[in-house]
Amino acid sequence: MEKKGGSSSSQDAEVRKGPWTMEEDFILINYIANHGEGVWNSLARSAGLKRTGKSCRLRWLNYLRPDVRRGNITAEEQLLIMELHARWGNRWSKIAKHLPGRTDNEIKNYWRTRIQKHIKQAETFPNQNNSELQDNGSTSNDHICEVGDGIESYSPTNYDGNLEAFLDPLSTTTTTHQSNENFWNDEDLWSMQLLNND
DNA sequence: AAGAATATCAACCGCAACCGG
DNA sequence: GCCGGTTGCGGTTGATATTCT
Repeated sequence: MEKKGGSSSSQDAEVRKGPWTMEEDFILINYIANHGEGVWNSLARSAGLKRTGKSCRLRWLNYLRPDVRRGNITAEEQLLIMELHARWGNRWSKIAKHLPGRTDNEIKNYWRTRIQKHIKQAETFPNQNNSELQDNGSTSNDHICEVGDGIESYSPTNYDGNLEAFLDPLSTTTTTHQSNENFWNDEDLWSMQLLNND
């Protein structure tokens, strides 16, 4: 287990925290390029970084790794996140495995800041759904289009409407939507629509 | 233009599982 | 089986950016 810096040895005092500098990033990238990932604690020491191995690992996995995808979550990804969250709950790392290039941290943040917010709103104002939707529908064609692009008429090239199959091998034989008690309720669907109005 | 409020996201923390000795 | 070190995960925090008034 990790020991907290309760002791005040000279070594502990040298451990850096907080945002990574460009120089630190450079050192870490270079070191991993030359030596591979290995054991993080010794990697941090060998590379000369005054960081914990844990911090190095996190920085590498969430930010520096070459295959990390930056930028906005797409409608396709959003749909997947919501579907997988409905199925697995807060199993962020598990969800992230189905979104190549996305990290569990990123998905977790996305969920908390964007999706959860709307779901809470829907819970707080359950009757707001229809009226607001209707308002949007009746006053703004743009909104209709966006909703359609994101959810209603969304059709990625390799997605034929069968999400189970789209997701993959894992789930082709498993539960149907109807039988899954975690599946979408009205509030979820409402939130999805709200999200795509953003 | 400025200050307040809110949103976003990188990084930290604590815990549990895993692994080798 | 026990112990210490390491890794991975999910929750939370705090700094920064953006939007609102």
